[in-house]
Amino acid sequence: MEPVETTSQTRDAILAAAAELFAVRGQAGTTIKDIGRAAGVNPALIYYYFDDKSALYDAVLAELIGRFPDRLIESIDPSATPREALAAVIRRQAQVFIAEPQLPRLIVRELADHFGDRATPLIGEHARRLLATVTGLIRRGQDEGIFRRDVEPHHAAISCLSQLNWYCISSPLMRILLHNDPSPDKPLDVERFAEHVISFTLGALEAR
Amino acid sequence: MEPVETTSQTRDAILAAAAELFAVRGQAGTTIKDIGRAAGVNPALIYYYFDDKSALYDAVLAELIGRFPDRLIESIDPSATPREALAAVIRRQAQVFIAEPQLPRLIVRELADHFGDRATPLIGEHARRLLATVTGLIRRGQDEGIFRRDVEPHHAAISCLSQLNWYCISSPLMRILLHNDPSPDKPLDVERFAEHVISFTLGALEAR
DNA sequence: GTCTATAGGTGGATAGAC
DNA sequence: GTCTATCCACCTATAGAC
Repeated sequence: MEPVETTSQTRDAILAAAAELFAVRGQAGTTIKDIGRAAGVNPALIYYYFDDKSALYDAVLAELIGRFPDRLIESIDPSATPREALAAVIRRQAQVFIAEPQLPRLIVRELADHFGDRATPLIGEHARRLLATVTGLIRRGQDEGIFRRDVEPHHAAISCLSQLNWYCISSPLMRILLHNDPSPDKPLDVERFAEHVISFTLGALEAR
Repeated sequence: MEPVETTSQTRDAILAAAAELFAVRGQAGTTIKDIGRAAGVNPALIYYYFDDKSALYDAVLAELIGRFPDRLIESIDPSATPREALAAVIRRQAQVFIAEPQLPRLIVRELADHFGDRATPLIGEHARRLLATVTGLIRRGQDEGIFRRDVEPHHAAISCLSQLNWYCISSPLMRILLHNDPSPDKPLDVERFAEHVISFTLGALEAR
């Protein structure tokens, strides 16, 4: 009875396997055959669902990174105070990173890949809205007198969002430092670090 | 009269070109021919100076990333207060990133590449010392009563070091956000952001 | 130390059967 | 929609002349 089958198990399997491999090895370091093997599908089949490797990569980005800023922005209750709203954004950031562990790596790879030349229009537009939203929250807090006025809102927004991302990216190093043990048997507590980021950020921002 | 010619202009040119290309396109995305062309040397000559592409990559990491933590640690005056020492580390971080613009990208690529499995012994050992040093500074400030005691020193060290790195990596996005202009005609002011990081971090840390 | 030539392998992508 | 077979471009690495 479905009018058009818009989703496909095979397509989803390809996307999931590609996201994992692109995150771990990068776009250039991942082969079509790798993706086919990881997805359990014939490599040639990938070209039935996607134009080429580059289009598959773009689809992965659109699927994961594209939605990321919106998920953070959605976490904000319009009636919340700036303090509460910032905490909500950071907690949501942690939730998303826990649910999609490859996301932080995809984000930094994309930033590193499209550094100088052309920042992807996709990620550029979304990230811009996210940063603008967080900047707006900080500015509102300054207007209401609860945040100190001698911090530049754009800079503070970067400081706010950078910490969790960096923590998740550098988790192998953190494991060595925190547990004295590089093996992943004891996973990092992302939610606990998120609470640290909240108190650290609000501590830096609040007027005294 | 030199006993052994330990340096070589050609070798240095290869290393410099490789560092630039590895940072911009990643290891897998960079070919030996690219490096040869950028360095102005015959591609086959690269195999005279380095065993293979992987060894060249390791040499680039050792040259740039390996020295990075030491350069930050060296910036600390033993007689400085924890506040002064933290500020010195962050300022040095900015200086190094300005002098070696490809360094932030190399660092995040290396982190992303060796995520789960084997963190490079090289970068692992050095990064560990850097993080341990910064953690020690924060702990000393807490002991002296100038830093609040309800922050976890390891977490605070991550927060401290992550901000500038993230800023330099995401500078294309920052340009869009700050200047409303993705073109690199107006470069980012890394030193100004470093001063923000210092006041943000010390604001978060100081006891009240 | 530097170059030419090339071997040997792999990856992206397509044609076409089923 | 899925699979087999394969083409072609390109890349790493080496052999060997100079």
